[in-house]
Amino acid sequence: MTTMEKGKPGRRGRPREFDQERVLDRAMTVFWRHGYEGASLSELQRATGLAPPSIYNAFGSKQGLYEACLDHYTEGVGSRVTEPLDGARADREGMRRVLMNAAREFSDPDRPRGCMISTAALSVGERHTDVGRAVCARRARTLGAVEAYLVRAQQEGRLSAQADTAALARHFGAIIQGMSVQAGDGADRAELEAMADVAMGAWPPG
Amino acid sequence: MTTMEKGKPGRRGRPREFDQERVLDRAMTVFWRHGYEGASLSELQRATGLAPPSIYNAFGSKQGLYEACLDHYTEGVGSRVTEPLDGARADREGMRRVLMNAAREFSDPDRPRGCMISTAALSVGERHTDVGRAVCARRARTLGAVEAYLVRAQQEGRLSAQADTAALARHFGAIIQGMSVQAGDGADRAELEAMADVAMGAWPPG
DNA sequence: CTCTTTTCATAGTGATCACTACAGAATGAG
DNA sequence: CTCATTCTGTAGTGATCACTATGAAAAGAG
Repeated sequence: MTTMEKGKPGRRGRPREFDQERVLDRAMTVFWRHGYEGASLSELQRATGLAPPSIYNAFGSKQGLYEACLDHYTEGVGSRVTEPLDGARADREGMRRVLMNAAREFSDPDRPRGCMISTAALSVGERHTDVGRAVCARRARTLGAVEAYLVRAQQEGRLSAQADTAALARHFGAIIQGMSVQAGDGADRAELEAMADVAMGAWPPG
Repeated sequence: MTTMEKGKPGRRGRPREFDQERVLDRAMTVFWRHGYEGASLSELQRATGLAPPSIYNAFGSKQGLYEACLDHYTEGVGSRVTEPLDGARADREGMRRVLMNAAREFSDPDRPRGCMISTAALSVGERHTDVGRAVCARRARTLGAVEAYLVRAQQEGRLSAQADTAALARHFGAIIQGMSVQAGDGADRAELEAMADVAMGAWPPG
């Protein structure tokens, strides 16, 4: 413990030679396409251009890198899907826009198909149960955001007071998860949008 | 090529010492819980009580055992879910019963949660893309069965002729897939049933 | 009995897994 | 400058992966 005047982000030592955002984007794509267990460290090396020590110095472990990629995904694709939930008014149209956003994002030809979180780490090996819990927690957070939106719609008088907001939230969550599965299986944007339109029929009348 | 009088199931050689059904049941449970990649051969050995040579002699490979387990699942749990699709009349109530069956089966406390096929092998490693395709094909078959049921309902006049049966089938497929995800995340039977009830609101009126 | 066939048990195979020891290189602190 | 610190590249670590070589055991055929 020598003198360490400031707690500032002391730029001591050799500086990093890689762009963290770029690395996260490449690694995210690998995890997105192959899942946590299916993504090998050697493939992550190839994709990021980083040698193992750099990865471990920056992210601690494969799981650390994975969780950083989950955050990166949430901030990017995830926010583009759920953005209507932050709108001024909570109503049927906002919910519909969320589903349409998902249809668009999950079928983007420039990225892996489906959602990186909705259908990730559903069944992992015995040694990686904590990874499953981490992804589960993120799904729960999204489900909570949807339900909060529905409660808000109810309070604003745009959703029937009799509606079961928890069940409705689970329903729309299921649609998003199902769209993720089917996008991965090859469904295109138009098919996902048509499904989303059908799903909106579950929004209670009135 | 010596004399081989009959092509009958010649019971020549040392007989098997294990019960194939029992082995399939145990292996299925392991794959169901941990997925294809997450299930290690050593765990499958422990669960089935079989040594590697017995497994490979009987099923050829890990993938061969996996696909045998998928068939075993389809014949058991799967058929208990989709059984109403074979009913004499195709209508709203039949579709509802499928969802309710799924809610019950996916939350059975005596088995792994969720569906072994609906949400399996969605993102696998580079070396196992054929496993992903095999599971995808089974999901496509189920989706086709649902759509055929809806077409039948339409022909029988119990579903509006204007209804988009393909989109409706995708919708109910998504509900089943979403129930599988959420069951795995801890949703109980009552929650899944409530979600299914909401989803039935997407069945076109008339 | 012998011969062939099939299954079973032991004990491994090379390959790949996630991860790290080590030393050199690049910076700031003093 | 020297020292401490942080990062990078090389070259591995033991562990586990799916899988198999080998030979004995257990059955039918002749």
